[in-house]
Amino acid sequence: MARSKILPTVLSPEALELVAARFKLLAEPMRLRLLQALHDGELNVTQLVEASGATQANVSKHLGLLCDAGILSRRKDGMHVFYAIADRMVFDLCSLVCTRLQADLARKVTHFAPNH
Amino acid sequence: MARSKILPTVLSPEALELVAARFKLLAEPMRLRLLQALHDGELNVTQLVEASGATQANVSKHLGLLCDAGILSRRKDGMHVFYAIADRMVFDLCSLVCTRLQADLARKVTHFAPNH
DNA sequence: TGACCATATAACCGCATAGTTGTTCTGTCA
DNA sequence: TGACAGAACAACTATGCGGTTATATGGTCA
Repeated sequence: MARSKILPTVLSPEALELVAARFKLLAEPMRLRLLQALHDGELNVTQLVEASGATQANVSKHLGLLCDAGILSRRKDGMHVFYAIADRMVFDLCSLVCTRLQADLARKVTHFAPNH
Repeated sequence: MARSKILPTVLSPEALELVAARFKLLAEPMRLRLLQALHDGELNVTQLVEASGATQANVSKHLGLLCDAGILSRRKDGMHVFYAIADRMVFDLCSLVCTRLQADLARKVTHFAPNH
């Protein structure tokens, strides 16, 4: 309502820092693996260690980062801590990227067999 | 059509590396600034240096990375090199993240004045 | 040709961070 | 209570990468 300028939907450097930080969380294969493992429902740390193939300490650290960012939620149950996706928008982001990468690869493949 | 398994749309570790690499490109405020500057049309390197406030060498390096990834396109015109957005999907990604961050912040703000 | 501008590249520095190892903390069970 | 399992944390190492400085490349004009 009180926008002095209309079109310039330009983000401040500070805002860009926040956006970049969000992307940075998704810029790690191991974290993507954990998110993927949690796609269909919550898992505890031990299960995530098995699913990811990483060490317990490493998994725990990644989970902490994702939790702090609000991407994951944590639930304690006895000796176990269960993590779940708290912001399923991450899957939208991954799908967008994935679809584009597939398209790019498909286009490159055709360059090897253009006239057949 | 020839999918042996239906639900397990699980990406291989190699695929996750590619996805992560894509996110990593967007995980840098300076690169986001360059992309933002190019939102409304192509610019040459000198203009991008002015718009971003970074050094020429730094801008050139970031532009090279974005270009190699296919996010930007390059066009030479005499002494100048013009860059343009080649994959506007990056703006979809940024919008998604940005909207979510705004929502999170708005929710936090209400916690400071819950009953007024 | 030589001077100059625009861009790219190379070499280097410093920091952020992923991963490891070892330890701590907490809860469960005997 | 003691022993043990699950999870988090601390300290450390190594590596990737953003930024800078200096230099090279290539195009334009006189």
